Amino acid sequence: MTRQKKAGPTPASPAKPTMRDVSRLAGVSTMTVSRVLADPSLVALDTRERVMRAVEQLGYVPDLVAGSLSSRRTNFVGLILPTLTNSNFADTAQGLAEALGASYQLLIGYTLYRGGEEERLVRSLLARRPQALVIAGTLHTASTRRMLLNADIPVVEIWDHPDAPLDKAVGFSNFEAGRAAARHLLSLGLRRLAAIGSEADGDVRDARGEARLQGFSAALREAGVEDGTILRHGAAPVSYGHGAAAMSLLLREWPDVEGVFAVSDSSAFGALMECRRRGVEVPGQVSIMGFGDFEVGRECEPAISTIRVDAKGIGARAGELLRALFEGAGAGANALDLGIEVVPRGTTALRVAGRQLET
Amino acid sequence: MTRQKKAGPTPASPAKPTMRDVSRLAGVSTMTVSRVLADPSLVALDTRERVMRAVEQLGYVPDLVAGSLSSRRTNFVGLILPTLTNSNFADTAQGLAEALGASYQLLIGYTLYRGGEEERLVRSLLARRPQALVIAGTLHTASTRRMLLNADIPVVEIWDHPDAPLDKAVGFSNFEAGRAAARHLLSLGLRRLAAIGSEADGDVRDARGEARLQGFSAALREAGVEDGTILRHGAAPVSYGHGAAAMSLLLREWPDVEGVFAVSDSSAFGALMECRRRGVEVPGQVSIMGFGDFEVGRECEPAISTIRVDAKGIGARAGELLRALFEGAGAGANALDLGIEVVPRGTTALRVAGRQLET
DNA sequence: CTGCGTTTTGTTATCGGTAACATAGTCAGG
DNA sequence: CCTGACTATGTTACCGATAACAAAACGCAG
Repeated sequence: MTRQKKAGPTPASPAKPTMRDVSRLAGVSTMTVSRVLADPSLVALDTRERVMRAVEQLGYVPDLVAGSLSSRRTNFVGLILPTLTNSNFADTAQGLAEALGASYQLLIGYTLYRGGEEERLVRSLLARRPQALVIAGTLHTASTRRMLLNADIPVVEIWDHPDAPLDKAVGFSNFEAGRAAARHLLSLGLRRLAAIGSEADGDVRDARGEARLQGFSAALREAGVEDGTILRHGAAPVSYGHGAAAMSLLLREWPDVEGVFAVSDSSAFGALMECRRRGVEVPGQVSIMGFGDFEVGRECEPAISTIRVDAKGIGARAGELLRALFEGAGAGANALDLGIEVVPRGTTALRVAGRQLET
Repeated sequence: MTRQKKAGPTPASPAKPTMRDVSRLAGVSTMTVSRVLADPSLVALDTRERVMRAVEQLGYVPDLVAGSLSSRRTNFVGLILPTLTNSNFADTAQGLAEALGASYQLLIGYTLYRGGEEERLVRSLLARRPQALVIAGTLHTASTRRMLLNADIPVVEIWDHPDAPLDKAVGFSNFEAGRAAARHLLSLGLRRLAAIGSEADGDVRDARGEARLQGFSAALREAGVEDGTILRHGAAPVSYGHGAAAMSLLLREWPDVEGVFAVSDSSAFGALMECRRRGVEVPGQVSIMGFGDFEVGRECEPAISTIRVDAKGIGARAGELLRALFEGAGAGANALDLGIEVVPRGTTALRVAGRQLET
């Protein structure tokens, strides 16, 4: 039952039917078949039915490769993300796919946080002639920028809020997110504060996580708080295990830390569990703040205070923006800031148990 | 700075360069350019350099749409999954992408567990003329099966272990996974057992989760244990919140349940957190068993006992299989069973605290 | 210097559709 | 019964690459 790639003298399977075959069977020209499939209202009812019967009978599936070449519309949209193994980015992808609708096909590429990978991905996606490109991040090599500008298609930078977008942008300020996290911890009266993130490792770096750390630092400086630590541990992507390891290090170095901001809810969750294993009370002894509003942080106990960003919304808005552009809509704002929201939950709850009320 | 789609009388941007332009600039034929890009060793060194210079100078990016049509190789591989917002499936996608390598582009489609969606997706992916299709699940409509067989490309069914694979299969038996979960709980001496999963809701159903529930039931029957409940709650996909809600219902109906199997680690985690909120001790009062070996279950406290399946491995093996087929390798096994593994962790730890030692 | 196998490059004919324009029919109004 | 505005369908010419075959240039033994 194995199919052979190259059949012998007698072709094993009849060649896949083309529009030509359909047109012959229906007794019409290929253009008529094309019309029936693209816009049936252009074709008389009985002809249309004859064509559809032929399509059915042959099991004809149109060849969009040929169609795209001819019409110069591929209906592809390229999407470049650091990784899909992160619920936030997966949400963005899903949001984008849904907003674009069934007629567009997403071409997804992963950089795995490697800077050099972006250029390769852009080149390889552009070769598929997508009608737009959506890219997480705003850091591009000169040659990447050149390719993007030359491509003459809309480019949407997401998950960030660049001062000077290449073209369009949908996201938020990661710097402000880190700043807001620090302020929230400060507002609770906490002063011995730390942040945990990842370190740059050769080509691998999480620019957005780093921006959040910078924002965190800035807020401490603004508040005149000297007592802060930024712990950069391990390489991106950070996840549960990363948070646990970092928290473990942090507690060893600085046992009386009062508040911790993790650049991602995954990390925050790992940190929380590490505290639990060590008998460190949260929020009793240490308050924890995450980022991203991942489901795990909402559902765990205590629930993790976080900075909410609308991951799915970023994809959805980018998709809507593109659809508008495809339909010829004009400019509109170039950079859309979806903002952030501080979501206080259990891990930074006010400490009413006497022992911790004074600070 | 907005680019216009249709330029006015004078074209705003010079038309994107084609291979023709490169060939003229380099003073060679298009075939030579094509060769330089496809297999440089076929072209003399100085010619090659001249061509490369022209490519650089024009910023030429080859058009794979045209190339695919001509060569009849798209280097696309279609992938159909219920959702990407599930770390297991995201892992599978990543494993597949990595195994296929940079020269193949994945075309991902989501069914969101809707049965009818599969047919639409298969049709729309086949229209892109992929060189192979990878599909989660083994349930297909008659017309889907026909399209798949007609397509004359390898088809790999994953995440299951069908008796009669359509073509190739890489996965494991979900029935056995449920069975193993029940047996593990039974081996701890527990008898009042329950399983939580999702219910079919119109077109939306999780066939693999259901198979695990069936396996669970079967094991109880085999062991002669009457005291079992299968709770089907909510619609797929199940997640943290689902587990919490189901556990809540379960505890209300059956307060003295001793062991719970959740069809997914996400659910199991939600159930665990719900127990924590209610002061129900795990594993003291209730043991919990999940499925999938998600990172959240490994890192939480207590860690969740689970049935491990190698999600990334499924993608990787499917990718390797396809690469072998593309390179003309022959048959090989049609169905690959990657098996399952019971991973006992904290949520089913032996209960040494006197009060629970007898059962 | 000739001949023959290699190496290097070019020519021609598609691949399977769609855009743009051309051409029959159809029908209402005069 | 003719004309003009539609409606329905067909013809022709690509879209931008590559496969397959052809031919020219080169190198070296004899």
